[in-house]
This record gives sequence, C-alpha cells and structure tokens, in this order.
Amino acid sequence: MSIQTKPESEVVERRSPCPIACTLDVIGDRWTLVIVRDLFRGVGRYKDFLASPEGISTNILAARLERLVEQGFAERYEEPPSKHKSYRLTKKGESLGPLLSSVAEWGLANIEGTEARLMSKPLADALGS
Amino acid sequence: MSIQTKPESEVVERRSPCPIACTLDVIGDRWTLVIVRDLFRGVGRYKDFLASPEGISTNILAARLERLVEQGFAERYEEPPSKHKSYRLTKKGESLGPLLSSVAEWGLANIEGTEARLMSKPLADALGS
DNA sequence: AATATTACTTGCATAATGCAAGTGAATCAA
DNA sequence: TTGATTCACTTGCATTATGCAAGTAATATT
Repeated sequence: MSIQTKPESEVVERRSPCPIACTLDVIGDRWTLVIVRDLFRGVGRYKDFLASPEGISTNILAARLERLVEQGFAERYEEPPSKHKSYRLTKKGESLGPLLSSVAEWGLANIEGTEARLMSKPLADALGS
Repeated sequence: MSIQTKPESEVVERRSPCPIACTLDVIGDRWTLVIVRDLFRGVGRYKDFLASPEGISTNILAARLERLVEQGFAERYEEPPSKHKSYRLTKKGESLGPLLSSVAEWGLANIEGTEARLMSKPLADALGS
C-alpha cells in the first residue's frame, strides 16, 4: 500500500458521537469559556482580555483566540483609522450564550462566594437569563 | 516571621469570583462531564465507565472518580453480598443535570454528526428536557 | 524623535493527559 | 478447591498542555 500524504482539511478525530463529549472537545478546558464570557461582555482587545481578574497568560490567550477564530466562534478585525486589532463573536460564537448562561447559573447556585458582578447588565441580557 | 505549616484543610485558590471561571475549575476538562453523563445513565462500575465509547484511560478515570467523590458529586459504595465497588451521584452531583443538558443541547445543535443515542430515555428524563 | 503601549512570540519549568503494562483481591469454572 | 479470569485499580513513561517570565516588532503617544 502507498503511504498517504496528510490531506489539506485536517481530519479531526472524534472520540464518540456523543454531543457532550464532542462539546467538551471544543470548550473543555479552563480558559475558552472565560474568553467567550469576555467577548460577550464586549471585550475585544488583547490587553483587555489580559486585564480580566483571572489573569490568563499571554501565550494561552493567543492560542485560545487563534483557536476560536479557526473554529469560527470569533473573528479578528480592525477599525480602519486605528490599526489596533480586536476580536468579536460571530453568529456561531453567539450560539454559546445559553450554554454560558447555564454554566454561570450553576456556579452561582453551587459555589459559594461567586458573584454575577462580571456579568454586567449587557452580558446578562446577551446571555438571555 | 515563622514558617507556616500547611493547614489541614487545603486552601483552594480561586481565580476570581466569577461563577463561570469557578465552575470551570470544577468541570473544565475533557473528562469530568463524560463521567457525570455516565453516572446519570446509571453507570457505576469502573469497567463500565471504561466501556464507554470515548475510551477513557484507567489512570484518568481513577483520578476523576476520586475527585468527584472528594468534591461530593459522587459516592462510592458496595452492595454487601458482593464486594464489587460502585459509584453513584449524590444530590450535589445531580445538580449538574441542567448544565449537562445545556452542553448536550448545544452539541446536538452545533456539531454535526452528534447523536443523542448515549442519552437513553432515563438519561434524557433525568436531565430534564 | 524619544518613549510607551499593543499584540503578540519564545523559552523553559511544571502539570495534565495518554498509553501500556502490572498488581492484588474477588469471582467463576472445572 | 484450585486455577483461570475479572475487577478495580496503580505505576512508569512519553507526549501535550499550562504557567511564568522575558523579549520583540509594529503602532501610538508626548
């Protein structure tokens, strides 16, 4: 048999057809949803993600943003006069709203000391209760 | 100043008071919710977790079960005649139902090829819609 | 023009994950 | 009742992910 060259479209190995397992391959880490939360809050600039109280490190932030863009959850753009880069959610990214909301709700109900304070009114509205 | 000895009750460092960040410190990995899914399905025996299609490795399974028990989401027990060990959700563990349900729902709606098949009727009922 | 800020990258140490093999107790089969 | 099998793990090691600090090139500010 011939040795196959790697195809252009990377074949992503799926652990199983379970929607829970597959979703975890997208958001199953300690940082992705924190960044998505910030995107919902309107945070778009690199330095502003860094300013969030969790203290994400620069290499992880860069890697996560790149991945979110690759996967179509966020897009990178710049407003012409300024050449500053910024990120914002795509429609696909916004689909994570209800899930994010469930996560927040569980935390508020089950982890003492958690506060909805980072979830300003616009966020809360965006997440749709 | 004197050097302090480590206190008995381990002080868990919290990244921030955000319920999303805090929840991710509990379930923010690729396996915890897969195991919780199985617990909701009624899976309780070590070998049965291993038989799930995702193919968790033994060391990770042992570590996650230990952690779930430590954190009060699951408990270990055995039915006296047999000495087989088994795990089941606690009330606290069951509180994860709606969150798990949101995760499943997002996956079904947004990841093609996912199927609800692992979520048998009892699971779907347990998860509440 | 000089300084500061922004959006990263790089290097390295530590922790988490994955894979394979091993172990002792309990169960089952002959 | 004893030998084989199953069960519920543990251990060792390679790979990958994460965390921390420092560095850099392009822009922006003074």
